[in-house]
Amino acid sequence: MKIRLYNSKTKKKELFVPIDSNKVTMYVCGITAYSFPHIGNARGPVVFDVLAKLLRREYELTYVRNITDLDDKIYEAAQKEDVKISEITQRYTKIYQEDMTTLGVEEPDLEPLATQHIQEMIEMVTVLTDKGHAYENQGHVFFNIDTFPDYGFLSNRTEEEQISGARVQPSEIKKNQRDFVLWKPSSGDIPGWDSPWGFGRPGWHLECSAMAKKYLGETLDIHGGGSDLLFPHHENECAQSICSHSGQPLANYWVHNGMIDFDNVKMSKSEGNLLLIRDLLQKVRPEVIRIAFLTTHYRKPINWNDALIGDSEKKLDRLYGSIRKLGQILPGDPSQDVINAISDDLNTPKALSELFALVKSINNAKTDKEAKDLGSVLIGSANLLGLMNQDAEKWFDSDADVDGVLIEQMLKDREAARLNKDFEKADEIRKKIESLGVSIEDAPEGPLWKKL
RNA sequence: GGCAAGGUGGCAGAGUGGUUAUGCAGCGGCCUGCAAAGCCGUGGACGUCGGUUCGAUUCCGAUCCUUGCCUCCA
Repeated sequence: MKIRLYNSKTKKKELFVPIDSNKVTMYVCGITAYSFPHIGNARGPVVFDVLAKLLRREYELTYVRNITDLDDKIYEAAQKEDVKISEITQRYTKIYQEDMTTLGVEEPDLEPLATQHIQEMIEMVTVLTDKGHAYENQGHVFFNIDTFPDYGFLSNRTEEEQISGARVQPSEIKKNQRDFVLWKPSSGDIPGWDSPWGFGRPGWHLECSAMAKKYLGETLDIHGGGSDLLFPHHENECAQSICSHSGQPLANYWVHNGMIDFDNVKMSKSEGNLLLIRDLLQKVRPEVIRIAFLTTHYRKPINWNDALIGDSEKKLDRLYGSIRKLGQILPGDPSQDVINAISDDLNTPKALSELFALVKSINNAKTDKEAKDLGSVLIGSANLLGLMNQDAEKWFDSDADVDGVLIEQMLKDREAARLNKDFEKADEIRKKIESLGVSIEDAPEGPLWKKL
């Protein structure tokens, strides 16, 4: 199986060749645990979940996704509520993990916390200062950009470009205004740790470099994250890691997922248009969110709206509808067409179209056995995308806030009327049932119903 | 201003140098007591202007538009 991935570093789709032909290492930037996760926080995990599933078919994968529990936004949240910092981080980490599970995202192999790797970070800063790549000034330690001529290679920015239009506040204590902070002093209520540069805390980018090295080694096969992290976060990670190592790259393949928009504007805190996963799940089933993500290629923005949700529900209706009358079916080997689509830079829209090709084959099958065999392939293929993990019946019945017993009774009455050819009465009952938000489907085996 | 991505039929969204994407919606038919689901068929597209080519939505150039990023704020 040949996997091709778009590499942000080279801006090209490349054949994926891991360092070790049997093992793959993948590090994905997770969330900062300071508030409820929004759907933008979920897209990356879903995308990399599909990639992980694909890689695990072929390789022994070690997938690390960190949790940032050390950040000024967290301290602000704790102060606001007047609670301990750990209460904030633990609360929102738990909610995040629950939401991811709900969306069918498999747990990564490791989910390390920044606060448990302070020592590793201090060691990395020490190496950088020893090597002359970093300098201390008034309790701060800065990375010295001028010692790393390749700075900007990942995000493709030259020095001039980085300066022009930069929003950075000039600082007296930096040698070069592009230098970024590795360590900064803490005081008052802000947490800190003892270090060679005094009581303080690490800069934002350091944790990923330190934890990636600890768990996966100096050079990763794949480093992932949201496209908004490309600069400066990943650029700075590269600078720190490469300079603290012996010049080895931090990662061979950089994979970035696109953002989520509302009305074509990026969802962000400053826009005030955050859609929380929790709120969305009040009215939309998790699998709908999942397939909505996979409808668009991972590198493109998704414009989130009600039409997308409606379309996604109908897609699942069609997928599950094809196997609904086939009884119990176990997942089989995925279709090669689906594997090929996902292997081509995670072309999930193409993969979905292959799923629908299978649906068509099932609906056209001449025999029950043929249909069941194809259904087995369909489920196995969908599972690779994290879809169709429940019984079809469950999909059509689930969270229908209707009285199932009542519906069944009404259906019996209608069947009786139909047997008597009293179609007027039968239609009357159907109208009643439909007014309850349920549609009927008369199958040879008897009537089926689903929530509208 | 710089860097990057993108502009595809009513909507969403892949892909391709010449042949059906796919899903929803539309239209015609089949099936059905009628529906629903399903099946068969069908219309409709590649921002604009040039160039390369026998032929471009697909390659090249220009242009317009959209979106994202541009450090101690993700």
